[in-house]
Amino acid sequence: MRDVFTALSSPVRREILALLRERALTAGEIADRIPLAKPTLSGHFNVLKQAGLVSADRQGSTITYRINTSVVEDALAALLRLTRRETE
Amino acid sequence: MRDVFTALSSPVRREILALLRERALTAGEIADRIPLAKPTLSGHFNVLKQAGLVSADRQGSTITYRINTSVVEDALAALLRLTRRETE
DNA sequence: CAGCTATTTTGCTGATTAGCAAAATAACGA
DNA sequence: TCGTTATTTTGCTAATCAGCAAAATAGCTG
Repeated sequence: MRDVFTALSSPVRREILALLRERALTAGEIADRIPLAKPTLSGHFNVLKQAGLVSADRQGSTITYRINTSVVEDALAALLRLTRRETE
Repeated sequence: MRDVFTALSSPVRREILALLRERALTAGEIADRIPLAKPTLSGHFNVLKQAGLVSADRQGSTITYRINTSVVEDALAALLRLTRRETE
């Protein structure tokens, strides 16, 4: 499982997550909204998937991605611990 | 100002922040706790400083680093927005 | 100023990353 | 099976990054 923070460090990947926050989208719909080649985006999808930040499911020839909110919340909790002085 | 998430993506830098959460430390004290060469750590301090995550001040020949909690909280708020559907 | 301590900057190498075009894979319908 | 659409994988290049040793800088003390 790739590090969640590494996955979040890319502006492109945060943009993908921001789009998915509104609703689940297919790879093609995401490609319509972000001006990068599809193979490039596909690589980003892989990073997000490995980090557990999104899940993918195929319907026929299209693949729909959705954000995995609980993993974002875990990252959030880790950051929150950096602001508090008590034991983790 | 370097991206906060890029700065947070390194485990070494998150470890530095975790140490600084307890109390402000000099560069040497951090080097005593993390098994990396001082020049390597100095590079990490620079990244954290550029991201605004820590501030440094020199007392004589020693430099003390302290965590800038408010910037960590800004990153936290950005992550929080990824989990909520309403407008930012 | 000379020597000492704390820390950074420089310069290098090897590893990782982001981007793309081209090729491959998967599913569908005629 | 052939062609079309959706998407990924492969293979490449240029750029960035992490680590270190050596050199440079900053401040202190005698």
